[in-house]
Amino acid sequence: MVGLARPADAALFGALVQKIRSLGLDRDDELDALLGIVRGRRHAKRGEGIVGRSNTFPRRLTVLLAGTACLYNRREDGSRQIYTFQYPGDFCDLHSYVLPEPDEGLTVGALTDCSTAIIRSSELEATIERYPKLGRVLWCVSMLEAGIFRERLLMGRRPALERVAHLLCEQLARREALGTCSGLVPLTQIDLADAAGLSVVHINRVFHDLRKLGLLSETGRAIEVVDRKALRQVARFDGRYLDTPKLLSQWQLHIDEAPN
Amino acid sequence: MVGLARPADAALFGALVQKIRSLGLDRDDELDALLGIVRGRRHAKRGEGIVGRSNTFPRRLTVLLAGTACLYNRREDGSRQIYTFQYPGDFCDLHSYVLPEPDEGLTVGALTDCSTAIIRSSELEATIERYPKLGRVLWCVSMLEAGIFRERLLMGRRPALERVAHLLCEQLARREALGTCSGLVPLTQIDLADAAGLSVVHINRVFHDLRKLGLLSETGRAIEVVDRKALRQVARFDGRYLDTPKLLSQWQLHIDEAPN
DNA sequence: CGTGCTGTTGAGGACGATCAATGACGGTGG
DNA sequence: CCACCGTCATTGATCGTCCTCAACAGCACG
Repeated sequence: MVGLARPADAALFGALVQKIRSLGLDRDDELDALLGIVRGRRHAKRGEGIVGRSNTFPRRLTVLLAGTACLYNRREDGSRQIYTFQYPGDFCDLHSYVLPEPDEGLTVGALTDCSTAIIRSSELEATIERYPKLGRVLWCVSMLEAGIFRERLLMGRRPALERVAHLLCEQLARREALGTCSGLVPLTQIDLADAAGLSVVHINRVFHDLRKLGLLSETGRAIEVVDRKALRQVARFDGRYLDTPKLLSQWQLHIDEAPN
Repeated sequence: MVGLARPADAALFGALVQKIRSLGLDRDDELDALLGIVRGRRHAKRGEGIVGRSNTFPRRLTVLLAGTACLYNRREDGSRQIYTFQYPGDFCDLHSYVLPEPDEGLTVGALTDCSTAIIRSSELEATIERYPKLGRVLWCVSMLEAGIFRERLLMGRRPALERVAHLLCEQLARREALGTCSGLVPLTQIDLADAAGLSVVHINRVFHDLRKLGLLSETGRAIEVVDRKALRQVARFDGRYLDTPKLLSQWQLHIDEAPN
């Protein structure tokens, strides 16, 4: 078993393992091969950047092991557009991994204290060559991320209440997929404003309403969802776009099938 | 030479060849291998759907050979959110190619009469296995598309005039990359409204202003940009996110380099 | 020569931004 | 232990952008 062989890793890599497994890369040798090349552990304090100059060679892939981060861009006026939040097991800079000239402005920042690790591209490439399925899984992961972007665009015209509710539902769903079942969302209103494309002031008014509706906790600064079902209704949330499709093996099954 | 060997294909596959070449897949044998598996030619009239049920097997990839299409989703209220426009050489459904369970609502529609072709996944997989670089190129193309989504999100908070100007700049830039140098944008105001997330009425007012500013042609219904430079200034357009990065070969060069 | 789609214009209203000020909390250092 | 500070949260007032509704004009199509 993967986790048992290296007990120290079990807690640290737990999310990564779970994520990769859910994507269909579930053979132990494949998993071990991937975990085996996860090397330099790093830490980033809240507010710091995570990925570093992404167009420097040799290239690498960064994995978030603990904490919450976000992928964002700064606007000319200094404001921040957050594209997506990142949780343990997520690849921080997969979006630029295959691009020869990654977007300079695109940044990954730590929203809480974070712990990361890196995978050197030379080793990753070698591993992919040996386990081609790994390459497909990574491609697949990056397409799921693109799906998140599209979903955000789709929400763009909804009223603020629904948009925020939807954003919260997404965070809950993604954290549930990692085994985190509490209703706590480890973000600030500021983060949500920058992700939803709303002013902080207005986010706060939306929060006021969400609390009055009994969807969010009334106590403390932490954001805590207390009625998920109702929240999902308000947001009309359909989490299928997040679906870590249980079986990538479908792939291998159907590829060499039939005509036209 | 690729094009010369099959003169009939030269015009039809021109855009596809150009696009693939610009991505670094420039060896003739690789190109020929790809073109060799482009099979069933189809046509779609303006308003029709292009991709068909995307989760049916055997899977395939659709290439747009001529015309203009768009990737969109319908909202509950029937309105349409256009994520991106597609031009000759674009892969219509690459976004769902690697996903086991593609989003059902995600649709590709013909905005003008279109001509398409398909590549069967079985053949594509075999070709990729023989020319792994092709796999990387396709992954790369799908990441560029994700970059377009992010750019759209980034524009989300800009005033309507800039947003529309930016959208127009993007279309011009993408068409220039295909060798189309006219300022004509083959879209309707309705299409732009659905892409920009604005009401048709307001798009029209923005057009009124853009024309008054001397950026768009005053005559006829067609959308024609007459002052690109000024439009780019208004939009503060930086097309780097579209960059078909000239050399994917950088990749092979740097992968097996160095330490850490 | 209608019929339908696209484009155009006006009027009123709503949602969310901005500006401004204050409150609450946690951490740090005296 | 308390004073201080910075960050985040909260609330009020005003304003602007953009939406909606509605009507009509132009053009292309059969």
